[in-house]
Amino acid sequence: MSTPTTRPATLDDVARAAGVSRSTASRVIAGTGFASPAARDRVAAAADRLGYVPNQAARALVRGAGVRLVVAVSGADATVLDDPYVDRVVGAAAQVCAPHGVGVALEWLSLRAPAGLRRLGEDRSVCGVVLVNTTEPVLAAVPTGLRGRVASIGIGSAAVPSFDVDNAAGAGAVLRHLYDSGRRRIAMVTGPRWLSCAGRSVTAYRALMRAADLPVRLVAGDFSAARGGRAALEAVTRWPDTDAIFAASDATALGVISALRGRGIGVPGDVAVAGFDDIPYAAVSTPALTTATHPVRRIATAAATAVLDGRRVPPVTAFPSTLVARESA
Amino acid sequence: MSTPTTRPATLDDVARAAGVSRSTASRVIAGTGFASPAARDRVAAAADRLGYVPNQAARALVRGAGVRLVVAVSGADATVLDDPYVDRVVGAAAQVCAPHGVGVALEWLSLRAPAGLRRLGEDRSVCGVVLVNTTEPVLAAVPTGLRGRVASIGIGSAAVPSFDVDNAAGAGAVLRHLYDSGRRRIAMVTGPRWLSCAGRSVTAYRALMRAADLPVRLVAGDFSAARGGRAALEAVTRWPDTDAIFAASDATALGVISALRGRGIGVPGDVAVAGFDDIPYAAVSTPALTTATHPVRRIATAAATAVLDGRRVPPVTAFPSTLVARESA
DNA sequence: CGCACACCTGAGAGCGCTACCACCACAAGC
DNA sequence: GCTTGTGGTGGTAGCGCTCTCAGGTGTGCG
Repeated sequence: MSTPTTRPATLDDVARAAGVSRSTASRVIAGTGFASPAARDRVAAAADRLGYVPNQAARALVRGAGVRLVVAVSGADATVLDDPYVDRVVGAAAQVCAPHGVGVALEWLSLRAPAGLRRLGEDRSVCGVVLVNTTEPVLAAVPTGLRGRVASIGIGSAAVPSFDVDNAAGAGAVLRHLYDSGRRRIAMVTGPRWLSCAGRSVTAYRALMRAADLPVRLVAGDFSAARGGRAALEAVTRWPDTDAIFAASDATALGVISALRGRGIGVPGDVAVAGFDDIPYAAVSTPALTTATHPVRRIATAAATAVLDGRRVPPVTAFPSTLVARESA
Repeated sequence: MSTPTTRPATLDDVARAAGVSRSTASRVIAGTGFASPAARDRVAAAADRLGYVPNQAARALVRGAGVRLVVAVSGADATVLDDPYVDRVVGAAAQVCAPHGVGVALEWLSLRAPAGLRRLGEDRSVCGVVLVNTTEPVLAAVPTGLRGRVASIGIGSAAVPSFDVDNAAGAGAVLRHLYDSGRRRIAMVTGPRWLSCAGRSVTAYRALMRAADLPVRLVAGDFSAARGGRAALEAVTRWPDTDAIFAASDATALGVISALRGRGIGVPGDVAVAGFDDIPYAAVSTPALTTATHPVRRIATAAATAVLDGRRVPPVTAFPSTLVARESA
């Protein structure tokens, strides 16, 4: 028993079966140009009967379109690719791309980057690039060949539309909540220093603290739980009267809570803790985490859609972020 | 200022620049067949100088290879695609595929499935399929055209190699830990009933309970935190003397803890809770979650690699799972 | 009746690449 | 001398599709 494996039908097969030319079949399948209702029906029926599926590779080749959308993540080393945040971006992008016959690839972009980006620009099978964790040097290195086919999640530039949550609004909502519940010695565990978009919530924190004539207490984090825990201990050691900690991410906040607990500090009794992201586990942590929403999926979907469309789309740098008040603050 | 946008170099450009024929250039770039060292050098230099990147679409077309790996997730509806677990699989797959010039697409497979799978088999631009959350009916519907290009994360079949964590070992390790710490009324919150691979840990639970002459107390969950919480309350209501709950996933366990706390039940004081997965947040939950590891990334990497290789690879249905004893049990 | 102007169709070129085959030069063997 | 390699090379046929362009076949109008 060999494998006759009736090879998948091609457009020619469909055309032959429908009794029309390849051109007509193509027009019907692609939905471009004219075709009589009769021809349309016959082709559709034949395609259905033969289980015809267009070959995206061939289509892309002739249209010069590209079959891959690359999610390019900047970072010190390739381990950034294992991040749950990156996974979510890739998942959302893959979902957006699937109906277009486009696949998603995940690549690491060295922080200095230029070479990697240039290669992506030269690669005709790449239909677009979504930048994650971008920095200014990376943005500056975006080749002109990528114009209109690139979007950034985080900071952007004149040539690169960016999509991001309204960091200032989210941070503001959380900090106001902290203030309203009587907290006055509010420390912040930041995101990684080299990441500009993470700086936006820091800026908002600074501004609000100054406006309220409150002390600015910054400790450096990197969005991770482990680092967040260490940063929290650093904060309460340096400023023992700290009564609230605002973490730049929920993972950080969870690490903060865990570390404070280890030190015998009650949350929210002694120190209130709030995060930023509203990850699924925030609702079921102990205590349930107060945070601000960060619609990662929607942002990634918008970015991928923008890249796929190819048209110049307006960036959206302020996806709304709303306070989710729970127990931890 | 128009857009001269010197179009990306093609193999012809490289060949011309190197003073060889397209065939020779192709041989050097693809690394197949003969080529003199001199020619090799000249072509490599020219390719480098021109920033040449092979067009995967063209390559795939002529080789009949496919440019997309599809992660197909079964479930009641398309919302399963938003799951963090799926995101991790897609992220890992995208990382594996990137060097091969292959992109990852994410699709939902209705639980009855056949049509969707047949289409994937007919699609020449699909190089392979990774099944997630597979059920027997879906497995049975895998078309012969997909033979050797499909792998499953979870259950498998004669035609579909499967990759999964050693559910029995993980569950066993957790349950033994519970037993060793004196727990005897151990309830289990299961995964979704329709998912066979989730049944494996249930089977292990049943066997161990029977062997130790302990009562079997099962409540249905679906891996989610919310449902886990409800299931936990159901369990302690039906069996008030329950002193431990084994949840089929960490998300479930977190939901369980949260719900018990809401009911004033102490963890681990009154009821010990253990999960399965060892997600990043397990280490920083309160109390820190006792669980068994589930190397999702490694499993997904193996599955994607198997599909990409195309060769008949031995399935690995028992990725080791080890106990991570923390505070919750 | 003839001409314009729809609408529709098929032939054919070619996207960038690989793979097959024919070819060349040269060395070794009957 | 002729065959038989052997390592290197170029010509060229497509992979499956889209798209332009040159034709058709009708209808409406002067």
